[in-house]
Amino acid sequence: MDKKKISVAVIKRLPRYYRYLGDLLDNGIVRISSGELSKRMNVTASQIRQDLNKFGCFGQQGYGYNVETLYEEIGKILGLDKQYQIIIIGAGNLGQALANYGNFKKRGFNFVAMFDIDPTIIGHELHGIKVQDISSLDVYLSKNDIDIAVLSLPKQNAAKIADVLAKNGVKGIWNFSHIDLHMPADVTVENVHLTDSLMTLSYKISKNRHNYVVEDEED
Amino acid sequence: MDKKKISVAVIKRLPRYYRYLGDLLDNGIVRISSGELSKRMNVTASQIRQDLNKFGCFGQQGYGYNVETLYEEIGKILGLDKQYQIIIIGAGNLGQALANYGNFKKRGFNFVAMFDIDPTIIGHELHGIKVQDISSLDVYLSKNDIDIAVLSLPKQNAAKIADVLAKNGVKGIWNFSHIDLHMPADVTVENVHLTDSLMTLSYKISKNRHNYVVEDEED
DNA sequence: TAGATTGTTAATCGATTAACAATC
DNA sequence: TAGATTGTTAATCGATTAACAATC
Repeated sequence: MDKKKISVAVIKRLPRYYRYLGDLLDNGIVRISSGELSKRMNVTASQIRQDLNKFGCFGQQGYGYNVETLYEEIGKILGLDKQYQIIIIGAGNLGQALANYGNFKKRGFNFVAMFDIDPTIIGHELHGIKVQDISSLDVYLSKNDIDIAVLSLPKQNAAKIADVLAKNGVKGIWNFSHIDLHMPADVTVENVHLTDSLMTLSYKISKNRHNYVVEDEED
Repeated sequence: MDKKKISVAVIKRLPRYYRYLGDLLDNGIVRISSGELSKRMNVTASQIRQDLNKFGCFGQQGYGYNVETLYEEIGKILGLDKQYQIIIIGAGNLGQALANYGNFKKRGFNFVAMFDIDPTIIGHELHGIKVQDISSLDVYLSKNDIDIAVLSLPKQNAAKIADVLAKNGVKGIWNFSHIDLHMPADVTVENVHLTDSLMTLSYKISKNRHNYVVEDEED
């Protein structure tokens, strides 16, 4: 199989293309050129064409790109044509926020179970999902085919739980715990380190007190 | 003033250095060399030294870096020596999760008010913070000195609210709404697009179905 | 002093941008 | 056909890595 190397930078831009194309589609716009899209997104047309051509030839000379086709193609590249079964480890506010976010379900991300350590919420339903005892996690995983696990629990327990997930065939971990997980190659980790994000913001706010500047960024 | 240009890539690595140094400090480790730190963090020693030297000479030849000093210096660079007054716009699960996250308060991020549009929660206290009517936002901002606003509200209302924030002197916006905000240069936006993050994860999980590979990443 | 390790310059690598032939 | 715009190669730019003199 002839695999092309795709950089992380390119992958991270795909959801943004997807969002802009979705907006165009909602506004009934049928075709778009890389030049016009570049103006709207504030990136270079060259970058758009280079990025897209990593995955295929979706455009047509003299015409541009069909919005609907390109939207669907990027959706397929992102794996949005598939359904994902997701469990949430840690039923606190953050876990609940994710379980309750309707847009995920629309895109094929199905939150099917929550787990927690707190006996006062175990057995209760939160946003239509029953909270189960964390100690029953491995039994649950052996009986259910789970693709993704959300780690929205204190970092002290994250590594141990991640090992249980990996051993039971979970493919992806959406990690909100403030810790670096070391997983086998067949388990993918996507980190959302909110603390890091807030620190980056405070850096940028306080940059005028320093002797250096920050470059602009669109992300 | 002689301002050095710092790339976004460098800035985004600083919180991770800060975290590892904090862990070393907790473990009573007094000094660390770039070589030893590079092994633990899985980055090159050269990158660590290059990154740090953008901000100053914190090390000593033949010795390495004093963990406590370096930890404090990076904290200062990140602006963690300052206090920040933060308000939350949108008191849903996500807003509550952030208001309730104790580690932010420890670092000088003080959540002082929440705003929402929902009359059934306005006037109530959530996690010790009173929820106020969103229509009173500009009056509140004129009376209080707010540094950062969290946008954890539906994207339909985000741009309008962001304008109110900018007009009233808010310096930073921590944007969880799935929209690109176009702000004046003196307002800094830090985006947390959870949908994009989840799509990146689904891309990586489904990569084996594609004819391309993803490079490894430590972040 | 000898060994270790930084700070920094130079080399390499990769990503972005520019240019343009191909073609719709 | 003429004009527009892609796909793709070449040029540029910036970030990462390597190397080493300075020095603790």
